Amino acid sequence: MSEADAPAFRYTAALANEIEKRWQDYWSAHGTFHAPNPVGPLSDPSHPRSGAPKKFVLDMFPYPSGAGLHVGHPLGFIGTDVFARFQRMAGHNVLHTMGFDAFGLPAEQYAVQTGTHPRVTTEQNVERYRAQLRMLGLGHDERRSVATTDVGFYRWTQWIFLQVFNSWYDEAAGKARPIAELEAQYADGTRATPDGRDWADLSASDRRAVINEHRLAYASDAPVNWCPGLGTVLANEEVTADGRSERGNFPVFKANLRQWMMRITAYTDRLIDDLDTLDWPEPIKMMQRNWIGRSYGAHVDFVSDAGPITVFTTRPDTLFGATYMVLAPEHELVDSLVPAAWPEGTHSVWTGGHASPAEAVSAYRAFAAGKSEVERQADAKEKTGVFTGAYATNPVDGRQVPVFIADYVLAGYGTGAIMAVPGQDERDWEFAEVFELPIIRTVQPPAGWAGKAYTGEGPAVNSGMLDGLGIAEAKKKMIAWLEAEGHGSGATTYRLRDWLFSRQRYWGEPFPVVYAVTADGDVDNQPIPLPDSMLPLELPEVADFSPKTFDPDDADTVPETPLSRNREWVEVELDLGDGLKRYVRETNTMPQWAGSCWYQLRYIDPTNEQAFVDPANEAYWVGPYPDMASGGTDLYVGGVEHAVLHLLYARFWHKVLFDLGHVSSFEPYHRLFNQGYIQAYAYTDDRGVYVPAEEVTEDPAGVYQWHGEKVGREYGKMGKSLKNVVTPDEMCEQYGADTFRVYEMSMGPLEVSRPWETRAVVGAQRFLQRVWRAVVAEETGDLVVVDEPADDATRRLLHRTIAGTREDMSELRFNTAIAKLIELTNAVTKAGRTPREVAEPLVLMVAPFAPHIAEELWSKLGHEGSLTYADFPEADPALLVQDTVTYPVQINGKLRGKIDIPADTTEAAVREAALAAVADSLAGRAPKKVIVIPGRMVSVVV
RNA sequence: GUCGCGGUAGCCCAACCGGCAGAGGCGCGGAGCUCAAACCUCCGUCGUUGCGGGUUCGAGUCCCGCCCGCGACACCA
Repeated sequence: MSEADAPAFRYTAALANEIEKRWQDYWSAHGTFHAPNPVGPLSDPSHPRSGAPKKFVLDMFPYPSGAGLHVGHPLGFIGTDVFARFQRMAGHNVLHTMGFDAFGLPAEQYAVQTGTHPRVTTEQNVERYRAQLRMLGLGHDERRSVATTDVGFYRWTQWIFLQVFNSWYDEAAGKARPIAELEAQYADGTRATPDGRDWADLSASDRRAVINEHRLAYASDAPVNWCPGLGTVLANEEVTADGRSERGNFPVFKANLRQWMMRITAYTDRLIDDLDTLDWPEPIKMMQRNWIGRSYGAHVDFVSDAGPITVFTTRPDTLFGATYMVLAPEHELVDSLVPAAWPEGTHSVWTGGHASPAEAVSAYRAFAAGKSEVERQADAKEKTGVFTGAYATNPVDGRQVPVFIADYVLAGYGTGAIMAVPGQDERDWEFAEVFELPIIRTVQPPAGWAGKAYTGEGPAVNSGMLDGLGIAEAKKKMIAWLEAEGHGSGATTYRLRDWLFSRQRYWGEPFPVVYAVTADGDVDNQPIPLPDSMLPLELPEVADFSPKTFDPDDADTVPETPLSRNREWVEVELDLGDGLKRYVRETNTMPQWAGSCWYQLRYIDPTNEQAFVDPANEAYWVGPYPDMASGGTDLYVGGVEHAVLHLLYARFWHKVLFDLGHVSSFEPYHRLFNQGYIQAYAYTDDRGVYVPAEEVTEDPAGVYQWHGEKVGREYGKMGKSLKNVVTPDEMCEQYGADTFRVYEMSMGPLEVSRPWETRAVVGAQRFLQRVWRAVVAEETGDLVVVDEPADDATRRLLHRTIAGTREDMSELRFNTAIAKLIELTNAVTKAGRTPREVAEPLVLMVAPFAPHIAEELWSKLGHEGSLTYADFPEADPALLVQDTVTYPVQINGKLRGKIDIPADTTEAAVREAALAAVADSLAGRAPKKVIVIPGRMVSVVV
């Protein structure tokens, strides 16, 4: 577009850029978006919103990646900015800022690639992000911006870790309590020590061992997810269903390693139940419920020669149909169950052709262990297993049932053992068919049931005392019987496991933990917390910060922590209250999720040196309110990909902090909103090579061409390798930030993913140009607004627009709000003159979307300073009611006429007028029925 | 396979509690402005609401069955 001969004051990209730069400078010079705290250095009683009702608007903070932003990234950021700006104008004190999730694998991998220290690259990337965000005109309180890598920030991450470490979960009280209260219970004898000795008789190390068993953060030897290709262990949530790392897609192996865990399982019920207090999208709540996986049922003991085998079942009502048992191949009782020889007459399909049970079991274990996760799942349909040679007793009727091992039973869920009820379980049925095991139906299927296992509702049959009962009553009765007879008890199990919290990486928070070194140089493996006074424990410089990675497929490797390479840092002499002694430091670091578990709390009080957040500031910004019992942020916008990672971990930490009295809210994020993604087309030539998307043209026949060559189109992500990246920088340069913002907000609802289309951006620019021209003469730059009143129709449209826009804004329906503003602008444009009573509210309503042009027009309209805290227009209810209504008149559902009639006409009169209007169509037929929907329509039935 | 979300004009999307299928944008066509064009303004264009059935005076909207797309989970006892 040539701008050379454009009028001097046309709203072109060049003018937009000049205005935008000027107002961004103004905002930062005036601290326009500073939100006042109730107390502390960030309080400001003179602020126009000091003490006003608050809104805490939060974005999921980004990794400052080296690649910078493309147009998809800021979608949510712009959405929250629009919302925040609207809420400021609507009278709220709005906290909105942006921090950086700068620890973790991506930042480190980028640093490794470029050979520079992660701190250097991280800080560069953060600066670049800040500049890009500023260019978009986001109204952030920059005083509150933090990066998780700031020493002043991670000092408090470490402090919170110590709070978690120094607490235990009191099941009786249903909450976490300080560990000192547990020690007191041991000391005064209210709680017995595990081996019955007196607390006073235990050594310091033994006491530590007893206490450490209860801590909410603990180190344990357990099977963990070891990823040689990344050189670190991973949490369950970071491993995909097919056993690979979510990041990098490397194979993950189970390995027994000593690692840090977080006792998130103590919070399973609260993490599920408190979802009901949250205003979150239902799919996200469901994903969390599924991930935690609570099931109600019973533990039942089946007696065997090797002792009782405890199974978990959700269907204790079907116990009479349990015809065999299955243990996971790695179940601990398997070895002691296996007899020396097959019992007399053992069915040949049960033995797998092996001469003895021991051989069969070890062969099957080798077979199962040799399968990858992918193969195991692919084979899920075909049941495999082998008889152990042992039998156990079904407690309800004393029947002897064979015990099998099979890989369809998972060691990690329930007790790793099941009672198999083929009549009511599809998997058990399949297994029973393969091994020719008996099948007893204990729930009567409906008449004509042709299927195999029946899992639906029905009366119990073949079940003695349960016969005739429905499933729920039968369960209840069976559990009562099991408990009375001592064969089992009601039980709840969960799929969720404790959270693996340590990583073998350099770029993460060091654990504020040491281990005692004994006189002869041995290291005691009981962790000892550092006192708060020794925080922060800073990351040391190491010569080589690269992770030690391995052949991705080599399971026989062990992780090496980069911090262990700096012996001077690792080996220390400290006085922890009993004189100067030798210790070694923990060399694992925390996972990326640590900082994001609580960063929003630091936004509230970023400069506080005494506490991670002042209670008064916490209570004001995220405390419980009558309409928000959980407390938490008022809005949290981010992608759906964190449904069971960040959002689960952060809720857990927040609840610990709540239990310990450090925060007054029991949930961190009250309202959650998932924004969609901006996607893009990519084009490949006939070799399958990507060609630059911006150079592709579409001919009238709908064929895509690149330099005359026919190319194929695909739809998906925006990325460098796909050659379809569009950056906000380009858009700001070609159209201006305001146009870019309006375009992104008008493309569709915030939660919907949509394709990027650069050529459509011009629509947003035309809209802003019309707004501009409605106020300013393009040739002279003079104000063209007139001080005469608006005509009635325009005034009514204005007030309908105000009412509609207000409603849309609070529901985050920005696309329809913009449509209404465009409609109003088009009406003003058509009228050819702009009364001030329309211009001013229009500018104010446009402001959240296009703040720079709005500020500029607001000052041209004669106002001093920024419109940030100007009142958002209010509609006059009197102007919203129509004085005449157009009723469509239908005959048998078909539109046959219309009537215009005063709005206050009685229903009977409307009926009269309607019948008169369609008299021709009726042609004398008598209406059977006439339905008048007041204000809507008339429907005649003949 | 199970669960969730979605399918409206050439494209992106509106349509409250069931009430005239269209708010807005892109594209396309035409006119005005212009020496001419761009810009701008105005006018116009476009439909089996994924398919089939049901409820209703009336269905994009509610119910049942299917098809397609996206996402999550995937032997969870």
